[in-house]
Amino acid sequence: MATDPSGATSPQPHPDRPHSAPTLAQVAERAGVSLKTASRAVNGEPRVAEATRERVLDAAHQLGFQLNRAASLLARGLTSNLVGLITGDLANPFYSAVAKGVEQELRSHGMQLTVASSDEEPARERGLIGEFVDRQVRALILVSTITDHSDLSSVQSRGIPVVFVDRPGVGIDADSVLLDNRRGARDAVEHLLAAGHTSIGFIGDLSRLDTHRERFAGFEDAMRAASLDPGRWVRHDAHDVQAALDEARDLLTQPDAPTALFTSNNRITIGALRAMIELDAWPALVGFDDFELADVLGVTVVAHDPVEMGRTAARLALGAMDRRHEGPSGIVLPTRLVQRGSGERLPRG
Amino acid sequence: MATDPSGATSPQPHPDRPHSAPTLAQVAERAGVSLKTASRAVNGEPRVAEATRERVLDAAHQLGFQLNRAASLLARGLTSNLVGLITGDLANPFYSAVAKGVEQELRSHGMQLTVASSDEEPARERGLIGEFVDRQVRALILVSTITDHSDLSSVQSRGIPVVFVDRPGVGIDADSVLLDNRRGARDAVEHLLAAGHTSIGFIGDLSRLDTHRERFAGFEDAMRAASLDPGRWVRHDAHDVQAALDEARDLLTQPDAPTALFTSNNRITIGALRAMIELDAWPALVGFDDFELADVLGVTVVAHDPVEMGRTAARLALGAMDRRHEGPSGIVLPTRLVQRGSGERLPRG
DNA sequence: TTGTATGCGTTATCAG
DNA sequence: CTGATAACGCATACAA
Repeated sequence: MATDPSGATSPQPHPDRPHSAPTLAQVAERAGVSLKTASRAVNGEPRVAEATRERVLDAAHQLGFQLNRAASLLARGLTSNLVGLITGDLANPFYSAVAKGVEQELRSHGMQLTVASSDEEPARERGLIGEFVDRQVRALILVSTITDHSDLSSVQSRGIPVVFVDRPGVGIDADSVLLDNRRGARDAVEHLLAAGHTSIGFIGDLSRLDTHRERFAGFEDAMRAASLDPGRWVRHDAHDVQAALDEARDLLTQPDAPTALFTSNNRITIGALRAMIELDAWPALVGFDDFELADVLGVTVVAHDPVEMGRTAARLALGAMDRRHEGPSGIVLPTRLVQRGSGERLPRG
Repeated sequence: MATDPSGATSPQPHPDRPHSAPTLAQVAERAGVSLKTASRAVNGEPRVAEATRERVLDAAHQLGFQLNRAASLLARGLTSNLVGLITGDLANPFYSAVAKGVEQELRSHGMQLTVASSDEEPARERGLIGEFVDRQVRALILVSTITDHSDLSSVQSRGIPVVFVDRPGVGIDADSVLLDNRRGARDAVEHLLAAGHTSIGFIGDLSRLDTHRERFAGFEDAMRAASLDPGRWVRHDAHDVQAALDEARDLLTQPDAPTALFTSNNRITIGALRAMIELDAWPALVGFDDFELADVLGVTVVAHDPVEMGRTAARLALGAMDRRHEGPSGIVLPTRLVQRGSGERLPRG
């Protein structure tokens, strides 16, 4: 019956287990209780005598016991307590702010955040999603660069909720938390129009992104409402600071350069700013997204709260993990125009 | 007895298992092979007939099979493939750059990054370390705000390597990747001295942090070498932008205000910058850490590569997870002075 | 090349 | 309140 021929108690579990940690069984034995009782005590379950509990906890402490998460999850039929977040680039302050919000909310609910960067490459994002699913995250939060998410429904049907942040899911029914992009952009342009500008340029991010298209639509709304041609000074697909700088430089050195610029995100605003400094040309400027030092530089922006976006997304994910899908919710967060000078410059300064 | 009135085979495993995923056993049955063979095929092990493998893979695909990580780890005696990173604040660009580097390196080695923020609070950091250990990360990477790490040796003895980034471990023998803080600070101050400044102020972060103390030591080195009193305009413990702003304002409004400032990190530099703008006072300025728009603002800095720091730290962690401790290695990364104007202003502008 | 039996550490069932 | 025993899903001897 006994596995051990000698009388001594020596488990001798696996040949080359890295650091064989003490098990609950050992704790139980030391405390002189059964496995289940030890389990109860360790997990703080109610039906345990106070004395017993203390004895177990003592033994656990002495042995340096630590619950084996994998075994615990397995026994409970769960898989992990990880939530995956994929953004374009963790080093971009917008994304890292979102990540911070997600992490805060998740942690306060006993979940862990694991992150990855897609570098805004759809193929890479797909790969990462696959990896995360393989590793059995409980939920997936995406700032997605993919333009069609219909194949992600297989992820959902695996019981893994998907939450879209900043950019909506396309061809899929899923939770999302977005900004009121169109409205924010319209506000910005109307602000420029109110200052008397009639020639307003637009520099935008990757045109395949919904966020971009919405902001452009807002730009168009405002221009059209003012009976102006929205298509005159428009540049798309400036997807990093350098590209934005190039576009801005080009725009501002035209013979009929616009007197004002609306830039569609923080990277682009910064690129445009660099061009303006380089050329010493100072059109009015309003940028989407706030950024550090924008106040110092006097840049008027369409601000919002990325940390709150992250928190909200995490809340949606947590909700979807429990209650079975009571129809996805799309949350839209507001933006607000923050005037700092650059957006208030007049047409002929 | 049977929960299923019909005679069909229905396992009915757990009452409320979220989404009972197909198991390897089911795959094996469908493919008409044994569990072990299925396991081999799925894991890409060598000893399987090509035809069998295909049959298994087919079945797996049809069932939407997915390996249960928890079970797999448990059976192998492993615990997780997570590496934990704790920094002060994910939203701080320095930390998020480090995180990016860590993530890159980890992912390319099949590991996953999980993150948390300590808010620079030692107690919170301790709590997070405990959580991470509980959740059995394979390694811990810390930008630590704790001043004594001797109790972390229990983490190491559990087989979890600890790697310190940016700030060294105290009272513990562990891997670390640091900057040459003292040297970088000395370079900065010597640069100011070379421009003819004799009254140079210092504004530093939390003085309990080694990083801070080293940078201050570098400041002192340079001042002493120039036979100047280093203690005249020194402010410690400015641990956020606002505090730095306050200290800088105070310093610059003294009757004998210094003609130059050395600020010990990116937050402080930005705070000082704000004070300078507010007061329209323009002492020479050199800051430790580069930051976005520093070039636009013409700020001379002691630059380094935080992404590379992260990568290096991850490499150390990965190394320590394999080879059993061949003595911890302390890596020191260089800094370089980047002149952009603010550090080149002369004593009497 | 394939299959059988057994164990990984925990939790759940259900009877004491 | 406590305890024996059977899962959980997979991987590893060791045979066949």
